[in-house]
Amino acid sequence: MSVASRRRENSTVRPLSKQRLRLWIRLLRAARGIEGELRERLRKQFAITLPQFDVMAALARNEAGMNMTELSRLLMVSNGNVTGIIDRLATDKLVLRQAPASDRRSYIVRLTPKGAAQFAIVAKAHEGWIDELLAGFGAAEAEELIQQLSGLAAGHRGGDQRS
Amino acid sequence: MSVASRRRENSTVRPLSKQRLRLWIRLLRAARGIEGELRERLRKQFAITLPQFDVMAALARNEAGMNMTELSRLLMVSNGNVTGIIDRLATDKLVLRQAPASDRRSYIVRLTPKGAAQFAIVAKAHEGWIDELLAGFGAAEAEELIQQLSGLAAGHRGGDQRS
DNA sequence: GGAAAGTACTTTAAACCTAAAATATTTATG
DNA sequence: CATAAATATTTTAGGTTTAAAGTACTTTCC
Repeated sequence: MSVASRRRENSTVRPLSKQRLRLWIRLLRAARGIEGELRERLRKQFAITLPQFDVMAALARNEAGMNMTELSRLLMVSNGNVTGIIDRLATDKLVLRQAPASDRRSYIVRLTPKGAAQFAIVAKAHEGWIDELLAGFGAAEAEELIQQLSGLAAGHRGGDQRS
Repeated sequence: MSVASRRRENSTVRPLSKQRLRLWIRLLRAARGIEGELRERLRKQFAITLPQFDVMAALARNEAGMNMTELSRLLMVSNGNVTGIIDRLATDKLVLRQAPASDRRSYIVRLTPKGAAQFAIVAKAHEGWIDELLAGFGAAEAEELIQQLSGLAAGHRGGDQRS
């Protein structure tokens, strides 16, 4: 069987791998565009960085607090990275470190009341921005896409790089 | 009319804005996961960073070369950022800077023959990785998603921050 | 021609980010 | 108990990233 006729068997003129490559470029550009827009608005309107907002959002959702490893895994950033972000938030009294009695290697990071109050305000604006920036997606489209994205390369990012 | 019955009229129990927020989180996590995976493979198998690969990919596609502003806009990264990436690629003799006669403010960046040859090898592997990481998307799904993502917040990122 | 505005790029400072090595602590195992 | 392995975090070094300021050059407009 010739290459040409084998090609003709499936209906894709463009190879699927090229199509997926295009999709990846678009996905990356979309994420970067939205991230950049959010970053700029957070900075100008609330004088906060995007990574700091991300950490506060994670902590707001987990009122009991989180340790550093949980944070790095959830946010898909490297372990050592979280240290600096928490340092800066702690300097601004937006988060605090609590030592649990059981394990002296780790500690729990929580939002302070000041941090929680400030986050509530920023989060409201943030949700509105996302609503605006993703206005092209209706409820059904959004749900479908969420499902597709969930089963992607389940990120083995974050956490310790050693294994 | 009660709130409950109004709720029942459209089919979304969850407000659309919350749905879009969830979509954004998923989109970001997917992009970060794939990016992290690519970064790691590029580093381990080809000793190159992801941003350097991105720049080389842009240059490989534009054989006539690109100037710094075009690069920063295409890659959606800030203007000053590209300088350092090009510096390192130039140190490794993978790209070269060419001064056009017309405008002495700018210059054209091109792949060197060495850079083009090296990129061809890496790009082949890269396409395979994307094919693997986006295996969940078939041809129709990919095409549909590309269309949806195209009409998003058309990134006004990159380029000069002044206006 | 010459000032003013715009454009292209670099530099700087601060934050971010990763990977790897280091430190401290806890758990598992003989 | 003692040692080894695992876990949680920090530190370090190097690259990335942004925003803003700075330099150099070009265009516009009088």
